[in-house]
Amino acid sequence: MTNQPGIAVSTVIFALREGEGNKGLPALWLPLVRRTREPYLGDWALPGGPLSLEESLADAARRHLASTAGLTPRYLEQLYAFGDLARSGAERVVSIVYWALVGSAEASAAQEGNNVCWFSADELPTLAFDHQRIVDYALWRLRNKVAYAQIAHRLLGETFTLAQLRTVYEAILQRPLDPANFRRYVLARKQLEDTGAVLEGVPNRPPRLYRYVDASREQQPF
Amino acid sequence: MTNQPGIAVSTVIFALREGEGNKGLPALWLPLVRRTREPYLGDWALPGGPLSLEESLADAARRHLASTAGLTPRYLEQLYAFGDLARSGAERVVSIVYWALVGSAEASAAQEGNNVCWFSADELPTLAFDHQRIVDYALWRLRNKVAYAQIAHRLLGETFTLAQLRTVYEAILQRPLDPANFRRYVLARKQLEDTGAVLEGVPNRPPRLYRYVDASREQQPF
DNA sequence: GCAAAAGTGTTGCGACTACACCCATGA
DNA sequence: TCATGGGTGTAGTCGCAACACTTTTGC
Repeated sequence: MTNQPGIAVSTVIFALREGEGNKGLPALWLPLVRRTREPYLGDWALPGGPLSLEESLADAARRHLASTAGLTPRYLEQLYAFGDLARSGAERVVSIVYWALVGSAEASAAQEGNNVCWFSADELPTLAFDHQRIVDYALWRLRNKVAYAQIAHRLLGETFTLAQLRTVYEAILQRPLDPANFRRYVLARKQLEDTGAVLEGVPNRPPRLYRYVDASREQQPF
Repeated sequence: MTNQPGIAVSTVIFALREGEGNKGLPALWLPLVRRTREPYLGDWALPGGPLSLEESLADAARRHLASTAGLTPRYLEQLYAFGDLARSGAERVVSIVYWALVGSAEASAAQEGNNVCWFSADELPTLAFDHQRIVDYALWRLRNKVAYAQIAHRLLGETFTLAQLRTVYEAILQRPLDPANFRRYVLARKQLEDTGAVLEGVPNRPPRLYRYVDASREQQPF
């Protein structure tokens, strides 16, 4: 191992911000950090940093989430390893990128400042390196995965109404969903449990609160 | 980048071998390399090696395919980056693993010997490192992807009959498929073109030969 | 003609879509 | 009682599975 590329771990972190999307829907937001050195000095980049010898890849991702934005992910999955020759300026770096979902309570409590700033996922500033391409891919994966896996609830809290869950789907998929059919769709997946409680303080019929239960195995062996 | 893990690129290479599976079906085979140094000296491992500074990840995978087994992949896709602490013995190595499909003509012409040997995918010897887990994951991905993407034909030649393509599916999915329904299924995908030619020298009605055409975009942006 | 595989027709079921409709609550 | 979203019913469409059936070849 005489002369090898460096290894970095970065993460695309998705959270939901209320009422910022089309027609008052929630929208996807993500935190970026401002670069404090060359190359791309002053540009915005994905949170991340070099992989140290004594931590696993996922641990490195989690550590950077906590240290830069004070976040703990509700969902974390490896996205891709980016290793093109020209992607990182003069020195060669292979970036192993993760993507994460954080809950709504935690996202709204997250610190800004400290060179960290949140942006709407479809109105990003100019990004450093190939990070725009990476975000595009992460968005593509998120939209794909939401269509077949039960992960959207991880952008909410512990309990949620079906209407809240539906607006998450609508924000991610960027199209309206029929409330009646959506209800049947998610309930048929057998991953939601009726808590018995209802949401109070709404000006109409109070909706039931549901909780996610992972009865079945995860799809991937990791 | 003072003290960082090393980077290796390895590949799980799948090919089809005729008449080796259940009931004379083809079966999935893959080439392994015998280790010539510690750790795991003498055990079988996935083809691969360290990533050098002047090649991209996919190029490194392709180079190892060519140099160890003399193969050119018909399909190559990144599988996963494995980076657990204890996976590589004393020194820390992150392996970026690809998986590949090679055509039948090329697979049967591939060199054995030279510390390279082909094995049936479900009767592997004891593998070095975490390579058994990697192969399991690659098999899982292959079986999943065959169910929704048109890639099985890449284990055959340029042209093929629908019956040949069906046996590929059957070998991968390990269950019989209805010939009538399979025909309609793949033709409905609009990715096969009738060459006009038929396969001669069979003891019954000669089947048409088809060719793959990629009318639509790839799913992933890479 | 017969065997065997290629290829076509037909039916039924299950999942999703569209949309009509009823229910429960606050104001 | 009305407006509003929660929640249920129902009919049509589409894709696929099952399987009967016809076609085309070698022997």
